[in-house]
Amino acid sequence: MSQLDPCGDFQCPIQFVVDLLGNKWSILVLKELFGGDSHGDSFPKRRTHELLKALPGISTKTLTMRLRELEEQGLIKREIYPEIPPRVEYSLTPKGYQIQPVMAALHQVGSKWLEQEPCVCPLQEIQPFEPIVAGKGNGRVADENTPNNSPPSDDKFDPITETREWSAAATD
Amino acid sequence: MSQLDPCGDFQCPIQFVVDLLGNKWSILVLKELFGGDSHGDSFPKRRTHELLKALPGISTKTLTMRLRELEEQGLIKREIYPEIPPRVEYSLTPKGYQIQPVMAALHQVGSKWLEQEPCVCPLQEIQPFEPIVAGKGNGRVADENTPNNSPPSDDKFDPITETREWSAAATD
DNA sequence: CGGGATCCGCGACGATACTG
DNA sequence: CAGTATCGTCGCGGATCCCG
Repeated sequence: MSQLDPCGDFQCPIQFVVDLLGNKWSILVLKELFGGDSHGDSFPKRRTHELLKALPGISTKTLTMRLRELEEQGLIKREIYPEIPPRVEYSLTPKGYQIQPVMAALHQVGSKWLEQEPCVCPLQEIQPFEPIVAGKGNGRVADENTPNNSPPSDDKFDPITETREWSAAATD
Repeated sequence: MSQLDPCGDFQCPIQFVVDLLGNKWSILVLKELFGGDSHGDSFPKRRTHELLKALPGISTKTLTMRLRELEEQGLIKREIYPEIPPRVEYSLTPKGYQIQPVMAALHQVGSKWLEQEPCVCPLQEIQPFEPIVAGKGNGRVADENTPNNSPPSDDKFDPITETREWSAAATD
């Protein structure tokens, strides 16, 4: 049991978040707001066109929709500068910043999985490569018969190296 | 730089995970496999119809698709029992278990947000956004300095040490 | 000129019916 | 009971047009 919503809307916290940010772009948009590529600095305000080029594949329509949703949920702030070349800047709110642990966890797992990626590059059949991070040269994912199907202790969870280093995908 | 993919497929770890699990149901399916409601025990094997009723709104088609994807990605294991009433059980693999930190973070944030939820129930008292920023600035992510941007002063971030307590989503 | 709203087409998903 | 096939709906990308 977690929280009893007086409205009778019992819900799993995870489901709640997924319901809010589980669509195709919300997390990525927030990620950019966490420091997409200017991770050398604090949390940046991003302009619309910046987000558009930082998120290859997103359309202006969808971007706007996500931005509106996130704003409505209080996760981001939208600032309009009544200048002649219109300028709109988006930034995280304190509430939006609260997903930092999620971002950190995603980054951690993503990094781990990227290492394990077999790399489907046709040019090089690729072998278990273990370049960047030394200490875990797994090189293969769980196949049919994985050695350990039992619960925990597969890997240790690093208390989230937090900070914002997850902007490795500098879109610029 | 983080990971240099020899295929030239540079990618943000977060984007990578979102790309894998960013669809409508993957995370929720995995959540169920983490212990949807039988969190008192270890990670359960779940049968198809269990997942179907544990995930209200999902269709059999989509469930199957997600399950196949997750299996292909090595996150879950599929066991077929050649019995007359067909039985198939799904369970986490070690790799699948690696998203535990993500689940924990989602649960943490979700719980926090659920508390802050104004509760749109007309019968109940509405609680406006309570400024969590009181005085617990324990210097988290952007504590290097706080530039012009007023980095959101989050309340407290618990280092996701918990194991699996997020299974508040009782399947019933 | 940048922000974003509208119309169109595609692909993903839900609901249902059907197969083994 | 598990999974597939079909159809209708909706989210979302793409281009275009409008606003300040």
